[in-house]
Amino acid sequence: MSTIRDVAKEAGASVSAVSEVLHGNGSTNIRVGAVTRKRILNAASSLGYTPNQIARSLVTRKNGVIGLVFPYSSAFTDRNPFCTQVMTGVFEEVVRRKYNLMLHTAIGDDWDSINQTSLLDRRVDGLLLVIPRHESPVIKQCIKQRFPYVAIASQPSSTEEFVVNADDYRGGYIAAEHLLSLGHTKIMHLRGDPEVETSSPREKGFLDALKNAGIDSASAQVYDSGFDRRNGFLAMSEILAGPSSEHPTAIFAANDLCAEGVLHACKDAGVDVPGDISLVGYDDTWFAAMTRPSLTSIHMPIYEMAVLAAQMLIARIEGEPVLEHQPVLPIHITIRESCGAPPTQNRYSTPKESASCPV
Amino acid sequence: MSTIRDVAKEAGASVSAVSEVLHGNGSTNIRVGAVTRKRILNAASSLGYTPNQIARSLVTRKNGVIGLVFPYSSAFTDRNPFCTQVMTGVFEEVVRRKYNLMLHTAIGDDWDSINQTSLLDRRVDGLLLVIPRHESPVIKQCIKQRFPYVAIASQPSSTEEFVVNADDYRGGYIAAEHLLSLGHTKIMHLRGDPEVETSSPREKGFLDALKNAGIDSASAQVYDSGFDRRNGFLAMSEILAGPSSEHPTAIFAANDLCAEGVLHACKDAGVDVPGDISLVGYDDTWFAAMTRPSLTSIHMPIYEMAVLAAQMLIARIEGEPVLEHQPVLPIHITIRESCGAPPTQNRYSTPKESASCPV
DNA sequence: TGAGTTTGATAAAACGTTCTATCATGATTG
DNA sequence: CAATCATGATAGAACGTTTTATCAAACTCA
Repeated sequence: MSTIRDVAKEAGASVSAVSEVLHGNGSTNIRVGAVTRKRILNAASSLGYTPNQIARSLVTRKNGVIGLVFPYSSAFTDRNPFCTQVMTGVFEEVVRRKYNLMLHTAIGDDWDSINQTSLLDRRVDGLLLVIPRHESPVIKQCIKQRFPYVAIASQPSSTEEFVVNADDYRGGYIAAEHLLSLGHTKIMHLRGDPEVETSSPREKGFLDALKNAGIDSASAQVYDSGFDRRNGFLAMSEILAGPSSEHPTAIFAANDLCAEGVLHACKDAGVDVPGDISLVGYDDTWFAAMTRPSLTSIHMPIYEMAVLAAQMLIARIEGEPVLEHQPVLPIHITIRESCGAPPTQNRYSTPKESASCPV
Repeated sequence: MSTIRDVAKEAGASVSAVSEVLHGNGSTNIRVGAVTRKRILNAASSLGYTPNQIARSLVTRKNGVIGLVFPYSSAFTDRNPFCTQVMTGVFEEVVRRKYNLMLHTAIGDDWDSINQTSLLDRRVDGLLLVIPRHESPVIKQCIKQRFPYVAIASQPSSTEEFVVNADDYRGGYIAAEHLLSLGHTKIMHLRGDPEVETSSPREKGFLDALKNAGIDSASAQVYDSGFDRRNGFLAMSEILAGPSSEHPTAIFAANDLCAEGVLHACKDAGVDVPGDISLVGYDDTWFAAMTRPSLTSIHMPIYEMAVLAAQMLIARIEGEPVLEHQPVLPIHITIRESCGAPPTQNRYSTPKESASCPV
């Protein structure tokens, strides 16, 4: 590996000149004449010189790397299109701005684990935190050390924090609104995990919409499922195992994956979607279009959130002003096949015996 | 940010001693007594010292970072569970070995793009290449520079190369075998992209199985679809638009995503799977279990391949011996709902008019 | 003509580590 | 008792860059 010194020697120029010509942006007072410049360029290419970024980073205190931290949780895996979509958005923006992306998982949202695996030992210029826990120690540390970070989908505990959100309240609201407009009154919400912060505003929006429609809260049940298929399947199986008179006519699921589990449970029980029960998913990832029936789903602008978060972070890193610390992106509903009017009477016959959960 | 010098001063010890106590492994001849050691530890924690990895890397010529390079192609996106599964496998192994993971996309498999975005400027200790093109310039450069790399799913052009593969020939073979055993003779293979190397052994295995069963190659058609849903949908729609007497009774699709497109096209055309047509997918990612009907699929040990590749790479980096340069992992078939016996006669009625492609 | 300015260039001090020499001191040994 | 060895410690040279400070020559212009 040839160094900048080798190039300098080969070109008969000084190290400073080589540095300026090869990587400089003209902001220093180092001036290089046209002939020397050409000699340097030639020498560099003939030696096959590639700069050592580590050495550059050491002096410039800038790495051109940002870290992406996913929570380590069963709900956030490679099986959840939410995660992969966040990653894609972040990655594309990062590449666009000529940064590199370093991946990390926060085991138990543990600051120390991040520190130990050395994300914060000045190897990254900033951190992107996906769904950090409320009052996360990682965020606290970042604030304390004045380390650039931006959170994605998290309830900020102060106006100082940098966090990109979707309008989850409205997401819950329009989910209910849609089902109400189809005539449903017995609507159940599978909430996901109460530990995940974004669940609460959704639930609130959902309940508010029902209240505004004059539905008493007794018929608006909220069920703590998790976020994955299995959770949806188990929750729905349990619901369907109860007396059929008490079954909801519509389900608002925690996300698309969970909704697929619901779909599966319905199929196993001989319950038709949307004939007997209507179903609304959340996230509206590519996956929502693939189920049978395809899912009507609340569209979260996941990609856009990821891109915006990356933009904000890079702006912070580069010292550009960040106008909005806590942007909230709009949400809408994507209508597909899984919703219809509630059944008039004589719903499905007898449920089958419970089947085993797939996967 | 406090440096090692600050700690040394605070502890009244030398920089060398601090270095040894805080990061050393006892391999140097620097010895530190118990009392000094304690003082150093105290000083470090009271100053909140975190080592600067960049500076360490500069001298040790080791970063603790490995780079993961995905091909930039429509077939390899966040929508393809294959990719996300590779990532998960790699990530988990990398974390296990206390490395960090840096992400990169090779735009057009272009060495320069990788170089430019600075993956190879000594920021990573090695490279993991997912499905590199045949005779990829990236691999050539790695070999030339003696830079540690391991490829995942690629036909090696020499025995020197490091590459982890699944037994794709056998994958194609058992796909055909399974369909043959069910009684099918008119089997069609959607090959994916001939540019992707792993397609060829699969095709060969597939054709060999048919040949061994005494099926003439005329009835074994191979169709160049791509690897995504849309491709599968379009290919199958086209096939179904032809005279129904010529329709195959079974399809061996390029991967699960493509198979789902096939499923969709069949549904639109009123063709029942597996009643009228049997369908075998490839990869057997989580996604294969989610379609309706669920997909019988050739199981690629994607996760295991990724883990093994990461292990091999880290072994190379750490100078451990790598016993097998080109391991080939076994493959099996996972039976689900999408295959059955060929229809006896009177197949489906008339196909519907072609519907628009979803997504 | 001489003071100032522009142009082209360089040496050398950082940056925060690791690690090779090197040096005391005191203990052990023949 | 001298020679050797073990222990505890340090100074300072790398690592490969950037960048500040400095300089000499060649212009400009009143």
